Amino acid sequence: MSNAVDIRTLDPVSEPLTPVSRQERKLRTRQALLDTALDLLADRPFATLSLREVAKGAGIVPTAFYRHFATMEELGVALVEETTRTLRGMMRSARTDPDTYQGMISASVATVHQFVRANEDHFRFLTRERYGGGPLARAIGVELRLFSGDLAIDLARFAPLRSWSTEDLHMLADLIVSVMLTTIVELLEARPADDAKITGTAEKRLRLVLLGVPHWKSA
Amino acid sequence: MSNAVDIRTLDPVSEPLTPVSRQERKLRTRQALLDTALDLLADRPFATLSLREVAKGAGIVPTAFYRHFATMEELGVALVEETTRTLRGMMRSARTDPDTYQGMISASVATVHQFVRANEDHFRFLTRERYGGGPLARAIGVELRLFSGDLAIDLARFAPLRSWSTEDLHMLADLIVSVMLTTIVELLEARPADDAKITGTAEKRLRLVLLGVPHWKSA
DNA sequence: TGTACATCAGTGAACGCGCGTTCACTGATGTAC
DNA sequence: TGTACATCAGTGAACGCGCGTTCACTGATGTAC
Repeated sequence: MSNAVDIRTLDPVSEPLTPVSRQERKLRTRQALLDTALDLLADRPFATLSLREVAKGAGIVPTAFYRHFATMEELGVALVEETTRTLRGMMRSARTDPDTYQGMISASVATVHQFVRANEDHFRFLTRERYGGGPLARAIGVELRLFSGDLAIDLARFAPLRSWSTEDLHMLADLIVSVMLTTIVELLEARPADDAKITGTAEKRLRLVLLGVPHWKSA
Repeated sequence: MSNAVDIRTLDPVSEPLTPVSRQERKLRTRQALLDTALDLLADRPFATLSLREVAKGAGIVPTAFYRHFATMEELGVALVEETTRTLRGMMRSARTDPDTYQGMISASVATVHQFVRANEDHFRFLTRERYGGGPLARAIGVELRLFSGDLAIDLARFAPLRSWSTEDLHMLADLIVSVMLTTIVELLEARPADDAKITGTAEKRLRLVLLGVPHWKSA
């Protein structure tokens, strides 16, 4: 939980020389609003958040909220942007190309595992609102489709998949994304003690899917 | 949208002879509350429903709500029960055993398709609240695990899966459930005109998964 | 069959509360000269 | 560098509204005799 405070009061040594521009302080308050919202979203859907409680958590008066966002929905969109940045970071991180399927699988699952545990609130928000209906669900859906499209392109580079049609590659990419999303939800619902079991199952699922690849004949 | 009305006014021919018992009228009002809630849930999460609007939609005064449920959450639980009944109906319906994988796959996908289109509000509720957090998500999670467990038992009867460990069977069942859930969400988000495309992709995904089965070696 | 009483689904007034939004404001930061 | 003015993030009072919940009630249905 991050409350907005006078930074110079908190950190009187390094800050007072550069007294923080008005612009910078505004950005910090904005971030405090986003952080507070994400905190509150740990166990409730976005639609139940009130402007007043988010403002309170960020340490500003309700009416000051409007200096940053015109509506709560606008804040929600900003939250989608922030969290999908994490998602894209994960994608980039996973794009190392080990030679073997097994290496690729366990590396990808490990990356997902690591990113989920390091950014639980981001992934909780994404998976929760993905199916929640409304404009946020649509925005997240768009992002996931981009994600899946990128994955399809990456997959096309693998030898056994060179001959696959674009459509089939997308089918495979969606299937993999679907397995990964299931894994993410399982991680978020479990205690970290069960992580090994969950990632193990995730690897098995991917292994099974990729086992079918050499035998695939479209339609 | 179903408003509670005096049944005898609506249907003066068949009803007045059996003037409907108090118990029966209570059940109808209860059902009107559930129907109203499901209607309102078309585009919003359950947590945003108010007791007052549900009561209003059912044609009763807010305070009469308490004659049927102690809290909105209790109504939510009843809704989970109602909708998972549909889910179990689908499971039963899908349990015809064609001989071939292909027959099994297209029959299952067709069943899912048919049930989703015939009960869109039930499936929308289930997929939406599954990831919404809170007690409803947990209740739905339990139900889905039962579902997956039943599927694992069914799968164990197939010759190529006789030798599989229980754990691997559950892994496969979860994977299939995950593909089906993805398909359900796609159907709910699409216009019915795109149904053929979606079910086609769903069949491909299942076909790919099952292609791997004969080549599976655990861990 | 008729009467007297019990049950209970639904009513309607009232409550205190948190909500989003408006408005005029304050005072520190930023800018022009 | 110093002064006068502009900007604008944050304040605080006020509003009308829908909310969940309480309470005493009504009157049709059900039951005992």
